Amino acid sequence: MAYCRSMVHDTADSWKVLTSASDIVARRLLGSTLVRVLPGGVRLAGRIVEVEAYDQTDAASHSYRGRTPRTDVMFGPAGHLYVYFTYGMHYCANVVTGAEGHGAGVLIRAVEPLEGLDTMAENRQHRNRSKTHELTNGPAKLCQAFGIDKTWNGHDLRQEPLRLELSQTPLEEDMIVQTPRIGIKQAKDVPWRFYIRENPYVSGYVSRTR
DNA sequence: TGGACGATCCCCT
DNA sequence: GGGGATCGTCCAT
Repeated sequence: MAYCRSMVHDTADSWKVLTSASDIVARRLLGSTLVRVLPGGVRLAGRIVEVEAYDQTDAASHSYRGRTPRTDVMFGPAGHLYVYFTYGMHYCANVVTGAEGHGAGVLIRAVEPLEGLDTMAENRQHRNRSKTHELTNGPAKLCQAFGIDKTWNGHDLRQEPLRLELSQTPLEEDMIVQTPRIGIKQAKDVPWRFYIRENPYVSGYVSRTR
C-alpha cells in the first residue's frame, strides 16, 4: 500500500518537471510516450524522439510578442497542449511548460510509432506502408497521424483520450544530441533542438545521413 | 481592412 | 534542391 502511494506520488512529482524551463523539459520529454485512444478504442502510441524548446524571451517563439488569443494556452498551466495552424494546411503540437503566466513550450517534432501504425498510415494517407519512419518524422506529420488538430488546443495531457506518459528515467546525456532549431529565421543559432542520437525516426534522418 | 508571412510537407525537376 | 499549396494570425494603415 505504501508502495502504491509512493508510485502515485512519484507520478505527480514527475509531472512537476514540466514547470521547469522549456529546454530542461525538452530533454526530459525525449523517450516519453504520447498515447491517443480513438473513439473506436484503437490505441495510437509514439515514443518522442525529437523536440524543440521555445520561450517568451526567445524571438523565435510565438509567445515572444506577448499573450494573444492564439498564444493564450502557452501562458496557461504546464502539461497542456498548444496546437497551432501553419502554412495554411498544417497543425503542430507543443507541450506547454513553465509557470502559469510564463509563455513557453516544447514542440514535438518527431515520434517513433509504437502502436496503431495501420491507423496512422490511414490518417496520413500513406502510400508506401513499408516506410514506417515517414509516418511521424515531422511536427505536422505526427499531428496528422495522431489526428491532432486545433480542437485539441488547451487539452490537459494527463487526461484521456490523449495523454503524455513521462518516461520513468531521463535519457543518458550522451544519448541526446543538441542543435539549432529547424525552419526558423529569428534566433536561429539558439541550440534548442534535441533528439535521440542515431534514431531513424528523427525528422530528415534519411536525407541527412545520405 | 488588407497584406505579408509562417516552428511544413510534398511533388517535381 | 526548389517552389507551390493555402489560410490563420498579426500588424500597419
